[in-house]
Amino acid sequence: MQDNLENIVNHRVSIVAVLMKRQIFKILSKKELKVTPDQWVVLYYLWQHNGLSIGEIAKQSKKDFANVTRIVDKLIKMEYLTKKRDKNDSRKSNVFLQPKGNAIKEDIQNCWKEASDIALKGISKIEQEQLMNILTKIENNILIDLE
Amino acid sequence: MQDNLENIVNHRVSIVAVLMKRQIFKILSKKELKVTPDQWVVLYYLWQHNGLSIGEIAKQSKKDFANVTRIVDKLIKMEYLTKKRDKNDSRKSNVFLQPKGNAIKEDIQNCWKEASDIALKGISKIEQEQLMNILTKIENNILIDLE
DNA sequence: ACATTTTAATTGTCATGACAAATATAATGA
DNA sequence: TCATTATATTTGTCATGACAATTAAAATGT
Repeated sequence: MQDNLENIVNHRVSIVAVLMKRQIFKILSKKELKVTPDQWVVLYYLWQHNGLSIGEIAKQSKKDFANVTRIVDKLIKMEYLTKKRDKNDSRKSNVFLQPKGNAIKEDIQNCWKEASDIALKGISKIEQEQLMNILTKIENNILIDLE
Repeated sequence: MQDNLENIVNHRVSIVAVLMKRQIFKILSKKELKVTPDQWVVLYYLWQHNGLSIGEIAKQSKKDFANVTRIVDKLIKMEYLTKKRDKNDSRKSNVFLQPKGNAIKEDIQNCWKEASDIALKGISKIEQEQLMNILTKIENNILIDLE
């Protein structure tokens, strides 16, 4: 049982995550969007709250500081974002959306929707809620252990 | 609803996958095991069936051919594996476990168990089964779409 | 038998994750 | 105030994923 990889949650979750990512790349290339899923995530938190610092984006997105720095820098180079030192605490960098960053919001949300529709085909609302609830529990378990 | 990232399955699954990976790295460093989770996965399929080809490992593990090549090469350099050209079809490379590759099996399975126990704390057997069933459905949905 | 197509593996490139080390600034304590 | 500590960001390195291009060998069609 336990020595069958297929029955180990961690492995199954990471397989599904990889497949989902692959699937999103497929949708991306079809739509000729030049923004990667991880870049979307950073954009998303800025759509929710423009001007977040690198650290705040990292914490909310559960990404590594270093990686957020690099993703943001790439998005700046692509002219989706800008970055300004915080006036009150010049260690911080606050990140702001550029017009281009706002303009693709809808396209990206459509991608998310398209990907979800495929993944969730034939899965009832009840099952979807079960899935989300269990994932939340797992997420919290790990966050507690990691802190 | 749908524009809240927290409610999008793809995103939630990938967050949980990242957290699980981070957690496994934590266990790894604690135990001073020098083998990464993705290297484990390759080892696993060889424990199940020694002598698989690169392509067979890729298919079973859902990894990219190119990436399996590199993971295997690294494990060869670390003396966990060896690789031999197939006699009947010399395009193929068959991969074989070395003693070192067999020796760490138990250590790695203990890591998997430890990680799962933390992730699944307080989650009932029934919920675990629900999770696995739903993940399987999602996996199949995506596999059908990708092929 | 030979040209074409398919398959298996490899190599290169870019994006990202984990992690360590470095840097700059702020906060704190003697 | 000055030294120490903490915080925010950045940079470097390695492992991996996605994807494209390449190479080598097999299979196929005529």
